[in-house]
Amino acid sequence: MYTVVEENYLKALSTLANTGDEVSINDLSKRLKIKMPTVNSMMKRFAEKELITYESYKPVRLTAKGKKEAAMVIRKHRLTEMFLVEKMDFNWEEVHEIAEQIEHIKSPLFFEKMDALLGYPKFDPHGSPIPDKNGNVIATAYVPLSQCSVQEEVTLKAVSDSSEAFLRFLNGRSILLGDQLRVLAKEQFDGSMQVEVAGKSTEMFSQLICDKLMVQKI
Amino acid sequence: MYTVVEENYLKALSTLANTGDEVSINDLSKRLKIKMPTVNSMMKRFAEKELITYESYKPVRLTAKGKKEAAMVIRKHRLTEMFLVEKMDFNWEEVHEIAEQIEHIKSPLFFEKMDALLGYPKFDPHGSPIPDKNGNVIATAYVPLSQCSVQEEVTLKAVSDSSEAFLRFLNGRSILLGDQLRVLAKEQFDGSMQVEVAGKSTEMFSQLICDKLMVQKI
DNA sequence: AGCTATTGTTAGAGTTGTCTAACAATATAT
DNA sequence: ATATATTGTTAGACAACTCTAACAATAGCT
Ligand SMILES: [Mn+2]
Ligand SMILES: [Mn+2]
Ligand SMILES: [Mn+2]
Ligand SMILES: [Mn+2]
Repeated sequence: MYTVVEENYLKALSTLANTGDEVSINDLSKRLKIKMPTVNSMMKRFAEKELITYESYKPVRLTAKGKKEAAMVIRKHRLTEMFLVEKMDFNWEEVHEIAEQIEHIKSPLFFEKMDALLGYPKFDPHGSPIPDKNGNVIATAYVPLSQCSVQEEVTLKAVSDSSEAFLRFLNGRSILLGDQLRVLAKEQFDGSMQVEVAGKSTEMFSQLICDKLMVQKI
Repeated sequence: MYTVVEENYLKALSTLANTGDEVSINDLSKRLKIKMPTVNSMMKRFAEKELITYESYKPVRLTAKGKKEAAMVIRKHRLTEMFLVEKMDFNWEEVHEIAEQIEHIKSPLFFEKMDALLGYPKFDPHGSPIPDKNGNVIATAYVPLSQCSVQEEVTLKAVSDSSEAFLRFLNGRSILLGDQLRVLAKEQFDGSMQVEVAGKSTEMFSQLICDKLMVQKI
């Protein structure tokens, strides 16, 4: 059984490992908002527990065991978010912070019940895939909208930022997962885009926004 | 905001204060399964925070503030138990341990949603009253079955032990809250009782059991 | 290649919450 | 009333997790 703190480190490691497997102490430190020396000593303890491989002055790397444990925490987080939205009438912008806490509840039965009541969902309310009980995740081929070219038509499938602030921004423009997006124009200078949303409205998005909108080409 | 540990101490203090207001360090220590010196130093910190009044070598006493804070934790615990039973298909013997964890979730909205979805329940699945948002609790006049005399007819209103083991004992005999109980005989030597349950079966209960069955005289 | 900025490490300290061992005060029993 | 048992306190230690200050290694830049 892992502590709350360990579980949060595991989750951060897994998220940051997405491209390339390697995670620098510095990135971890920034993501967790915990100072580097603290992260460094925790990584040594993680190496002891065989959750990562660690060599001085090199980025760390989750072991198979570490990946599995991280997936289990992510599974609990995403199941919780889905439960809060589907069964407790929460809005998608309200659930991340609560799930951040409930993901640490020690009760396999509790999460099994959630899973069953939800009908074994495959995605959370932000479009991220929910790992199965073995830690396997459905592969998705989403790319950020910022990587799309002019005139491309895509479907909004997920958001890579579940913060209340960002989701309120989308709510304010009635933008939902599943919406069809068409890139009308792209400003080379700052990466901002003019986008037609669901055939209805037209929006200007800064690059920061476009990086957070994960889409699938049609 | 209080820590998980502080909240657990508060809850234990409140439970033990039920008769007489005073709580000994020793009783707290036993209830929490934490050694006396640890409890002692925590009580000094509680006194600093004005949650209790503390004088050397005397039992401690919750302040008004301490009582209020304890009631809020108890409220969250009992709402959670009710939610688990009513909305997540748990049995009454499965919920206490999970509620012991969820009661510490930091999100007023989460518990408000629970309360609303449940229709503002007044009692938890074990018959204990749920404090309201101001910390007020419905007064109940339940007594343990062990205090009843022969031929008395009473209604089972609550259990004072929510452990899985005890509730399984009741499940095995199909005993439910609301059942009518009639005392057929009482053994002076060991305090055991012969009881007719809901006009159907007849059971022998040891004093240990009779102490845990909280009843209301008809 | 050599300077500089960034990243990583070591050392030392603080807080929270736990323990054991030893001692002190209070309560209980003869 | 005195001895004994119980309860409470002090002292000192330890694990987990955090920090700052100082230093070392690596990477990036002329
Ligand atoms: Mn989330
Ligand atoms: Mn978390
Ligand atoms: Mn309970
Ligand atoms: Mn608890």
